[in-house]
Amino acid sequence: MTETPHVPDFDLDGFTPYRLAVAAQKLSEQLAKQYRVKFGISIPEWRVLVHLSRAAGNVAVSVRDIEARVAMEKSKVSRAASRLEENGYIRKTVNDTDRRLVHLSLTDKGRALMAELLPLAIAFQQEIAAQLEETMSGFEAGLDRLLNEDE
Amino acid sequence: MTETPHVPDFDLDGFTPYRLAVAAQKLSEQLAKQYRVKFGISIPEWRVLVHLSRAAGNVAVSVRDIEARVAMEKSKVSRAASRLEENGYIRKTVNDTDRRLVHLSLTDKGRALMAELLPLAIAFQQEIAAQLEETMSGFEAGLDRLLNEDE
DNA sequence: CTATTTTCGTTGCATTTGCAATGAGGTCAA
DNA sequence: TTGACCTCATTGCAAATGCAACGAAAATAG
Repeated sequence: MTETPHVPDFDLDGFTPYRLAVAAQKLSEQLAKQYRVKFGISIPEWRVLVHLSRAAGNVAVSVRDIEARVAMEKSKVSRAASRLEENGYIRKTVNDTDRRLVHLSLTDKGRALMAELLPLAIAFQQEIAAQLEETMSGFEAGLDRLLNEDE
Repeated sequence: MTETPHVPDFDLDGFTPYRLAVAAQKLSEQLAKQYRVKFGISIPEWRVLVHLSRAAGNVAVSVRDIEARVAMEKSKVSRAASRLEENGYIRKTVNDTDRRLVHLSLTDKGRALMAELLPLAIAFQQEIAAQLEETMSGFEAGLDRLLNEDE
């Protein structure tokens, strides 16, 4: 005879991975929509651009660097970079020292785009920060721990 | 002449939507991998199952209910439900009162699955809670605000 | 100097996703 | 009752994704 198995009580709303996923999705969507409609830029593309604009000038940035730094699979980075190149926002050149590496850098058009994009992100972040205000410190500390935890 | 546009400084690591996305991805992956290898269940499927096991017995649950409650597009819910039905974990019946609605419910096999799955999730949550410990209250409060904010 | 192994980036392929369109069922007003 | 509108779930399709495989280049071993 088959016993009815005992299914434990479980509260999805109290489940942190779920909560995080929903919160992240919600926040990203709001901003991503702005990028998409105003500039035709996707989230992966946005991440590549941001990283490039930070590393501006001095350091040579490869696909691999971005993969490591920005938490995206290399194929995702690669394809995002290709789209960005097609649209003239970045340049891909072969690294002379190590010819396996692709050196990514912003074009003037790319820099001009970032000059428009970043203020949106900054304003958005300020909104969030204001909303989270007093809880922010605990909140950010919590995220820090999650991110720095070694696997 | 083209001026070099002024690109504002921007710190990706301090950008909350990005931080959230990375944290969420990291947490989900760990658990999702367990579901996948042990039971062949994806995240959308898992969410449907969890919701069904909570609403057990009493209430009739439709695709639309889950869509609203679990932050997934209805097509995603629909397909997850179809896969679950194929594998015998849930049942889909037409609601007699309103024949547009599909009534979803766990089968015995589904309940048995949940009896195995949920303890994993509960243990996982306890681990996370332990790690976050003292920062948890501020952290959860922050998430609460994000989730309850009206668009 | 060759042979093996590793690293880097791209691509092929199967799967998943989001969105819009569809069709079937329900609601409401005239 | 009929017709216009709304709601629910599924599906078609194009695009995005993850993973494995690949070729080219570099590092390492012998």
